[in-house]
Order: sequence, then structure tokens, then C-alpha cells
Amino acid sequence: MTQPARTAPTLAEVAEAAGVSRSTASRALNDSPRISEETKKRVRAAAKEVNFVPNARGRALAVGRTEIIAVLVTEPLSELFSDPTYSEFLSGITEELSESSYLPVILQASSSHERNRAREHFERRSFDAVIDVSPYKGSELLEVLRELGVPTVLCGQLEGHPYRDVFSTVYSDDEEGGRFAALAMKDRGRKDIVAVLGPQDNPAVVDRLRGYRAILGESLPDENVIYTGWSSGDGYQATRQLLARAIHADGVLCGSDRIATGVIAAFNEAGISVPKDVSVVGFDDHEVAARIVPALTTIRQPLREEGRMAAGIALDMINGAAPTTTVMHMQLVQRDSL
Amino acid sequence: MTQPARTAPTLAEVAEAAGVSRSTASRALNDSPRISEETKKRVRAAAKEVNFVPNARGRALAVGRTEIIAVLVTEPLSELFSDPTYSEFLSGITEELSESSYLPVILQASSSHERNRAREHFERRSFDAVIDVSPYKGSELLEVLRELGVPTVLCGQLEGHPYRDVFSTVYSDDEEGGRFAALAMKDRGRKDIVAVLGPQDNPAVVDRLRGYRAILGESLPDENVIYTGWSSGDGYQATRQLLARAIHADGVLCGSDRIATGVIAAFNEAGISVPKDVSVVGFDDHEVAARIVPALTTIRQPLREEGRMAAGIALDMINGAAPTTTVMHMQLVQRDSL
DNA sequence: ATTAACGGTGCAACCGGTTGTACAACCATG
DNA sequence: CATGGTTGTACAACCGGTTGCACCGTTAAT
Repeated sequence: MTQPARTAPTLAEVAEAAGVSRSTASRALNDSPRISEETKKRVRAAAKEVNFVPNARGRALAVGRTEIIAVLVTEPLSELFSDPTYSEFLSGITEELSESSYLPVILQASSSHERNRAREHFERRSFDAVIDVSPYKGSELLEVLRELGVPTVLCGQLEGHPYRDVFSTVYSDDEEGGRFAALAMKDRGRKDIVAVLGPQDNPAVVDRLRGYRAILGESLPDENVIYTGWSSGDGYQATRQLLARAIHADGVLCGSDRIATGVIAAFNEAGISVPKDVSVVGFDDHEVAARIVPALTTIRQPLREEGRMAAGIALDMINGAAPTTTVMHMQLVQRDSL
Repeated sequence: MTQPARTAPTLAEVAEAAGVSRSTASRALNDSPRISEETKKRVRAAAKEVNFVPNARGRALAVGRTEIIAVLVTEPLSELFSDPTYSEFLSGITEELSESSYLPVILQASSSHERNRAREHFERRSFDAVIDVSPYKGSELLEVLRELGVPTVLCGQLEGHPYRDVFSTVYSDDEEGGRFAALAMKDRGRKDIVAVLGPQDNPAVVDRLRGYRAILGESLPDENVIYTGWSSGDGYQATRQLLARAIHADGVLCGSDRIATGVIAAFNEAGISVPKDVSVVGFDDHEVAARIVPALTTIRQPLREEGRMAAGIALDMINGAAPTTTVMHMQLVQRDSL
């Protein structure tokens, strides 16, 4: 077919082909009201003819934007994406940006090498905005972004971090989610409740527990709170140990749906019926939640909407909007495990 | 501390501060031999003083490069990264680029929306090169890249695809890996061998099987070849079915280490000893391989090196090198399961 | 003393777009 | 017919760097 076009057509060529000046060609292609319909048509035809696409570098220099937004990930990617819920979040971002001309790219910055490169490109202004997916760590980069004044959106709740009025923040209300889960247990009449959470140092875990306690108070003593990992296996192990310790429980609040699947599996194995003997509530509304038996009652975290929101705010900030803080609401999804 | 610097310092300011012209300042910062040591010192000091970092947009326009390399992912990210081995590959890329000034970014292009955005930015020349991680699909984008003449590296073996002499290719020799695994079985004296592979339509699976057969020939009949998924559960299920069908086997060749863990679990459960009664060989040298009991003998695919190689080739192509095809070699890792 | 060679520097053009402003052509109005 | 207001276009400057080339002041060679 066509030979590989090593040299891309420039605006000048389009202008010449259409018999107008560069400036007119530019305005015509950008649909300026100052150009006549007829000229626009001619220029567009010429552009199509030579297969013209405005060069990003020239355009970026002129308009002061690269139209690229970096999604900053400071953990190893495999850690992040082993939880498929995160791709929901990303989908939200791309969904929101799909109507704009902005392109999201993922920037891994887990090693210090990577962070240095990232820092360099931030300083060079390679990106118009940054969405930080896991702002708990990597504060050095945040500091850089702050100094440079790069529009930045933090996803996650940072307790009293120093950037509140410089960066935007989007997060789901984990405490609210915890309250919803605990409330559901209470309404169901469950009294002896155990919580199988994720890692103790995770901020979301802390908040969710606070939510549980806001409802259950003393009826959820420390010895009934188990910290573990996020996986199904962790839930399984934790439940086995519970049973071994002969702790009576008629309700288990889980830190994630994956944990919940493990918990349910362990109960099944022990001949304990869910939800007849014991109620289980998950967290996340992971895709497996609806598929397991019994279908899992869980707390839905609006990750996709969070992504959309983050991207939307990033665009607003690029256009000069002030930083904002947005709290997304959790939702109880009633299924069969309660 | 310092106020957010909304407006970054330009080269002109540095030049003025150092009392030289812009061109001299530029040359000094780029370490041109035409500038005296003394002037360089002065300029560098001035640059440090005002905290100067060359603006990516201006620089990109002048030198014709953005110094950003896109890592193109055409599958959902969660699918790719649920297998942690892939982050090895990415580490290889960043490792190789860390000595250059290039920044790798991940570009997800699984939806058609995303592909359109990506296409647009390719046309605009937002990236200096592209590394396609899963070039089996998304050939439309490859076509665009070909036409634009963007340096592109494909990771994976594409049987007779039409881009061989336009793009570079890097892949591991799966057939060789298959031979190594089968050879190890043979040397161990195993005769009745079963293969539990991944999906039948996966090119790597096809090649690995070809490698097995190159060594085992007729002693690996079709009825002993099982196609399944990549997960531990798949290996477990497949083995259960084997046992149910009372097929005698003294060796199992697995398509992935995760499959192998499931296989071993099923044998253990059935009271069959690995490696006394039956030998198991995995594939990938996944991080769990060394940790399970018995430690898994497996075929190591040099993913990190593949990543480094891909990035290196991308850099070479940016500098005008011709496309190349690189085959990485597999390696047998001897542990206890054989 | 004249000139060639050379190291160091600055002017100006360039990369490829966008945009403020001047200007020409046209129309309607007084 | 002169005037003023539109409308459509082009010139030129600008974004922020890099780079070819001319120029200057030395020093060394003739």
C-alpha cells in the first residue's frame, strides 16, 4: 500500500494545498468563527487529502498543553491490578476522558529510579495533570507536584495531609460503608459479630472498622477483630482459626469480597450454613460477589464513578478550577448471604 | 515554604542571570564542547539558582522527540497483571530506560474508545516509540504505527505476520522451553506423560506443545494433552479429572507454574507423591515456584531480560536502527518436583 | 607585522503550531 | 461619493527550546 510516511505533513503543506496562509488553515481546522464556511471546506478537504494530523509537539508548545494525563501508581502494578476492582477505576478515568482529547497513561513509580524519571518529566511539564491512585506513599513526588503547581487529584483519604488546599481529593466514604454493613447485621438481628479485615495499616481498613464500631460499639470487642491480607485464602485461614478457637459468631463482616469468599468456603466446609447460621457481608462488590453461592451481600464502592470524577476534576483543574474534595457514597447491595 | 511556582523559569531567565545569550546557556547546559568550562559553571549555577528544568514541550519541538515511550497493552490490565510475571517484564523495561532520559508509560487500549485516543496520539507523535506487549490483537493500531513509521517493538511471536520487516520483535523460544521440559522428563525415565496446557488458541501453548512433541513424539498422544486456563484451579480440576478417568501418568508437563501448583495439590490430596510417583514440571519460574513443597522444577522465561531487550531495541530504533528479531532463550530450573 | 588557526560567544533561523492585529474588500448608510 | 462597519484573510510574533553560521579576540606561525 502506501509507503511508511517517514515525514508527516505539516500545516504549511495543508495551507499551500488549500491556497491559504498557515494562520487561516489553522483557524479553519479549529473551526474559528472568523473563517468563511467555504474556506473551511477547502482547508478541511486539503487536510484530509494529505492526511494531516497536527503535530503534538508543535501544538503543545503553542497551546501550553500536552493533552496527556498521568495516572501515577506508586505501588507495584501487579499488586494493584491483582485486585480487578481497580480496573473499574481506570475504566472510569478513560470513560470520562474519552469525550475530551486527553489521553491517560499509567506511570509506575514504585522504585526510586522510576520516581526520579517521573519527577523529571513532571518538572518538564510532560503531563497536564496527575491522578495519584495511591497517595499514601511517595510524598516526595507530591511535594514536587505541589511546587510545580501541576493540577493533581489524589484518590484516597489522607488524614490531615498537608496538601488539602493544593490538590483535589476523591475518595469513597469507608466509614459510611462500615456503618452500612454493620447496620445490616444489626437489622438482621445478629449479635455476635466478628470482623475479618485487611492489613491493619491500611487507611481504608481503619475507617471501615470505625464505621462498624459506630454502630456496634462494645459488641465488637478487639478480640473479635482480625487483621489479615485481602485474599480469599486469608479469609479461609482466619475462619478456620476462629472455628478452632471455638468462638461463637452469627455474623462476619469482611474487609473485601475476596476475603468473604474464603470465609464462606470455610463455613461450608465446617457444615455451618450461610446465611442460616451465620451472616456474611463483604466489601467492594467485586465481580465474583454475585456469582458465588450464596450470592454475597456486600458494600459497593463506586470505583468507576470515582475514576470518572477524578478525571473530570483533573480536566477542571487544567482549566483553572480550584482544588476540591469529593466524597463518594457507599451503597449496600442486598443479596443472599445476610 | 516556597510558593507554588505557577510559572516555570525559562532558558532566557537563566541566560540573563548568567550574563550570556540563550544559545550559550543552552549549549552550556547540554555540555557542548564549544563552551568554556568557566562559562558552563556560571550557567549551571544560574540554572540551579532559579531551579531551571528545560520545558518538555519546547525541547520536544526543537529536538523532535518527546522522550516518552508507550507500552501498549491491548488486553484489560487486570488480565495482564493478575499474572505477576508480567511486572517482571515491565521492570526490565524501566530498568533499561533508567539510564536514558526516556520515560515509559502504559497505554491501555482494550476498548475501541481507548484505541481511538491512542491512535490519535500516535498520529500526533506524542510518543517516540511503542512497545506492544500483546500484539496478537489490535492490528489496526499496528497498521497505524506502520504507516506513521513510529519505531515499534512487538513482544511475542507472530507467526508470519505482515510486519516482520517494519517492526522489531522480541520473544522467548517457547518451543525450546517445551523441549527442555520434555527432555528433563525423558532423562528422569518418565514414560507416561500428560500435558496440562493453557488455552488452545494461545500461540505460546502451541509452541510449547510442539517442543514437547519434538522430544516425546508418539509417546505424547492427543488424548494426553489437556487444554485449560492458566490458574491453579485449572490445574487442580484437570488432575482430578485425570485421576477420575484412571489415566496412569508418571509425569505431568504444565503450561504454567500456577497450573503446576494445582496439579501438585490434587496429587497430594489423592495420596500420590510428587516427585516419587509422578514428576511435575512447570513453566515461567513464577515466584511461587521456589516456595511450594516440593519446590517446582520449571522452565524459566527470561521476562525481565525480554523487557530490557525490548526497551533497548526501541531506543536503537529511535536512533535510526533497522528492525530486528530477537529470540530469548529458555532455561531449565532444577528443583525438587522432578 | 600580517595572517592563519582556533576557542568562545551571540545572532538569527528553525521546529510546528496558535493568535493578536493590521488590512483589504465588500456592503450599507447618510 | 465619502464614511463606517463587517467580514475574511494574511502578516508576524510567540510558545521555549536547539543549532548553523558569522564574528570576535587570542595566540602562534610565517
